[in-house]
Amino acid sequence: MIKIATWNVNSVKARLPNVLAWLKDFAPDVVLLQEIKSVDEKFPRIEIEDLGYNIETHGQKTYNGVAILSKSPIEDVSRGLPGDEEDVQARYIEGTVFGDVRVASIYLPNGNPIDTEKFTYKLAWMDRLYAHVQTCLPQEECYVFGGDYNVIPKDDDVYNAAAFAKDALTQPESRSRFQAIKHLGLTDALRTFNHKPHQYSYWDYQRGAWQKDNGLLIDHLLLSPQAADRLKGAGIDKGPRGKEKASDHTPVWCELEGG
DNA sequence: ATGCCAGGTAACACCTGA
Repeated sequence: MIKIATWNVNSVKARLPNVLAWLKDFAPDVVLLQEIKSVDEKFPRIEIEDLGYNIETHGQKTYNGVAILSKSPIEDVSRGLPGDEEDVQARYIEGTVFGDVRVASIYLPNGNPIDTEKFTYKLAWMDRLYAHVQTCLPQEECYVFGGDYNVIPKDDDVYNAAAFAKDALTQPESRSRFQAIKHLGLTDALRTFNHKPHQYSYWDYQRGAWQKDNGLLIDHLLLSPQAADRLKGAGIDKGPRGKEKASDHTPVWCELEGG
């Protein structure tokens, strides 16, 4: 069994004790990290390697940054999402783990406020992701596209949809693109096992959002048919969000047969 | 309408996040 998790850690250096404790506790085989907020040279490799992980990063100073951790070697790594050579934001890395599982760590742009170029950038980035997934699927490989999609797929995936009516995370343009990517043939791992509304992966630091369970579901694991055929379980590990010095996101995980 | 919290950078204030 291969346990794969995605986690937006909101700075890997600020979160290092939490990350190490969770890796020991939860013992995932593969982890897709987002918002490491670190250049490659300053990623805390030693501490994580000591727990038995191989590491590949696509870092950036101050903002963004993604990484893959795996107990197996990580092969054929590619950094950046194809389609815009001018894009300097580190939001995408993919590689092969456990011989035949292709994983991608995705940090999709937030896009707020919606009347600015930030929203335009988000939509263009989603169009590029769509095009990339389209090129991946005909290879008929086991693919896991995981990460912080910054999309609330349904009104049931947020504590108060009305409060997010003008938010980039719920706009029809964002949701339709997320749906279109799924409709290429991907399976939402969590929703294969859990159809309950109001399951969250993010809680704002402000206004006591965690204590009041005022959350959002924006971290998703989307599986190719070959991965979905091996899917044995999925869930949200809310443990890390309740700890001291927590990230505002908590890990979402799935388990694939094999390895 | 704004700050509420948190992290990073740089410098003791401002940007970004969702």
